[in-house]
Amino acid sequence: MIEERVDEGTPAGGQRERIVHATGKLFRDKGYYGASMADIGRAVGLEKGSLYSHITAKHEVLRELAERGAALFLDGVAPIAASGDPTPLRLRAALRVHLRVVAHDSDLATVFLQEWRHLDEDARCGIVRSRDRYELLWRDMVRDGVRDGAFGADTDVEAAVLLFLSAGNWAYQWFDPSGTLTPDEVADRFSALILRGLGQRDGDE
Amino acid sequence: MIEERVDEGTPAGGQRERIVHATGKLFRDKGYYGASMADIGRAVGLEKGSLYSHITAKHEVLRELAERGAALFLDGVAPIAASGDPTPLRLRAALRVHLRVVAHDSDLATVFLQEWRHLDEDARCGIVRSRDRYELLWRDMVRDGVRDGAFGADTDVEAAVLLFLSAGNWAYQWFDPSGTLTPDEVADRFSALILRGLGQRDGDE
DNA sequence: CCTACCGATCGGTAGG
DNA sequence: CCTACCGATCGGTAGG
Repeated sequence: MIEERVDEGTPAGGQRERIVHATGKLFRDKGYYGASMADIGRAVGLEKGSLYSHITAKHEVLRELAERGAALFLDGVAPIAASGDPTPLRLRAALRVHLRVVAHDSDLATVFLQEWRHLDEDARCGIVRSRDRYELLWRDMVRDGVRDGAFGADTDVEAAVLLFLSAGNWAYQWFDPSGTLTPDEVADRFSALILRGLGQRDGDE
Repeated sequence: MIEERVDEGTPAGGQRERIVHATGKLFRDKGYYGASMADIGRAVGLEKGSLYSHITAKHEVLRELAERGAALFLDGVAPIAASGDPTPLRLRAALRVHLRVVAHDSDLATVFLQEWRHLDEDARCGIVRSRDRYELLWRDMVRDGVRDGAFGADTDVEAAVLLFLSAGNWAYQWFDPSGTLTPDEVADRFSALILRGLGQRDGDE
């Protein structure tokens, strides 16, 4: 779906890809309404009118970027969730993948987490569905952990899921790829804390 | 600072307050660039030109809203941090206050957490300083917990602070004031998980 | 892919 | 507080 293809009338797919990529960075840095078509053109060395040989509308690029972001998170975590590994290992690996996306594809992550609200009704519903499916992957993992005894029977599943996702999602606001900590290191520190909180029973089991 | 005052030349302070309040809601719902002066005027029943009898510029209202949001968090948590209560209790109380602001003043919280990036250089620096001071309140509390023995000596202070703040900040994206859980209940569930993770030593002490 | 342009809207001001 | 307006810019299109 993201692979290159050459349509009649449109130049080589590479140029379109350059435009979409530059647009993602601008949406991340200035927001959807803050980034103008003129800005996007400038970023790729074209006049704004020329962009419409490659894209159909500004909001279509937003939709495409949001869907790509959703796919990165979903396709990254789904195989981990489905693997037979022990639940705490799966959760740790999932948080690693999540933070890698936030760190290395911060433009797509930001559009998926932030700018999606500027989508029109239809596209927004699609993104919401993706978010729900993604959240379900996490919830099922935590539930598995309760069922297989890794976590206490009194575990607050909802709070745990929200804590994992909050830690992962908020990172787009502060994570610095040029900082001292790698995404994996950050993920492991969060995981250690949360898993330690989950692993301890309350004494009634 | 937020109390009503009547300046010469400006009509009763109540009208200005109505405008600022409505603007906060619009910035939260549509973003700074997504909300136009015409939108704001419509929300308070004025023509957009009339708004300038009460405000000087759109970006000045953004600055004011961001500063009000910062004050809510800082003034709410500072006395808790300074109280002599046991560290875990202070952290739990602080997270309650944080989530109350997110829940009951979601417009100010969203502007402070989200829309501040559209501020001009000067104002943005002021907000960054507020964020730093706020983060320091939390860091000092966690450090206190390590020093007084409530948390293990091997505690990952940075990760713990970020986990508290991530849980609190991300809530503006999902918390539903009309939902079943109150802000305090959400805060307590998060606190229980995180504090349990912090309270457990690693066996080398 | 550019030039030139479309109607609409932007934040903000003047003048009353 | 409104009317009328400012220059600038918006997303997008036509025509070549």
